[in-house]
Amino acid sequence: MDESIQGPFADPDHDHTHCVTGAIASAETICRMRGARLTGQRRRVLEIVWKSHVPVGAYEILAALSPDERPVAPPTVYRALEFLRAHGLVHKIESLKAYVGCRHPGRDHVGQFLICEECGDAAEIQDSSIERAIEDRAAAAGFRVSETTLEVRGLCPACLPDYAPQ
Amino acid sequence: MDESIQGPFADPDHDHTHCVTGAIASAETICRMRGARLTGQRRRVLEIVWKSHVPVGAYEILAALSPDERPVAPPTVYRALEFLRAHGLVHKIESLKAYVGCRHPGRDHVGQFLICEECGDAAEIQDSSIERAIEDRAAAAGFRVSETTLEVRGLCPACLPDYAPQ
DNA sequence: GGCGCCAATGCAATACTATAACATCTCAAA
DNA sequence: TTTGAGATGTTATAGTATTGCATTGGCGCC
Repeated sequence: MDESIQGPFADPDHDHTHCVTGAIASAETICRMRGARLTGQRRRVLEIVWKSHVPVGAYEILAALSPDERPVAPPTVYRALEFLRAHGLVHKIESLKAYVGCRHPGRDHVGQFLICEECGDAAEIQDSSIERAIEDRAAAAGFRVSETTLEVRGLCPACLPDYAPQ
Repeated sequence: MDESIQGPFADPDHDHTHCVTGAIASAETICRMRGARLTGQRRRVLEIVWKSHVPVGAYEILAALSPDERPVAPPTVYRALEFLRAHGLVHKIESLKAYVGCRHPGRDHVGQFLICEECGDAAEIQDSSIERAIEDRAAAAGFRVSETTLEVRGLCPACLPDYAPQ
């Protein structure tokens, strides 16, 4: 998770359990501090979203949630996602209609993503130059920003060689 | 349409017929140059999208397209939109699932929007500093950009006073 | 402990967005 | 005029998301 070393994209063979346990732990801390209830359902949804760095659709979550116990209905998933988003624990990637765990939970930030069209990985970045450029342009237009969505599609370092060897 | 004077947001009482006629004219020019056919359906869809600067949903277009003649089915609308997008004549605002006329048709550009949460207007901007900041960050991450979506929500100049008088 | 309250979940139905698959039409070039 | 490819029509269905109401379950208060 140390961006300064490995960049926004996780190494393909990183120990992903660290990502998951870390994410759950921060979620618990954040919810406790806020007096929000990270219930079983919500925690399970968070775990499913964190299964990988590839955004997952709501109905995939639904399917992953159901097999064990009795099947679950859409509102259950959407409500959990709404809660998690409200607390900055997951982001929605609009262009994919899919959800991904937030890499910087708790910190006040906007959602900026580099999304690989090959492997599907969505790397969250938090670039102040981009943010400032947006803020400047908005100010020049007399526009007051409340929320921004930046979704950059392309090819991640791990997938680039497949297209342009060397 | 002169951004240097009025900014990205159109003046609330601008003469919108200019926007429409201009957009249709450019569309015709562009299609002619490319040997693409701007058919009746496609032109009607483009006109509907340009009815205002507020993005419209596909099914709104469907409704607007139907009353006169026989009702039209979804694929008709989506195919027209696909054509118009392919030729850079309209953009899709992912976060709204809605479509809006492109303000800089023909020019190679990315889609950057300031979207007013009050009046719904979506102002297309084309800010090279933002673009460069994104490109730089992507390059630093070893990411090759193919397409970017920037959707900034907030309040436009015309609606701001309603919230913060003076 | 019992009570009352509110948040969370269950549940059924439905709205909204988008695409697949195949038939038919149209128009321009040969 | 033929013909062929692109455009449109048509039906059905897939995929995404929300509404409304009933029920449950935890938690503080008496």
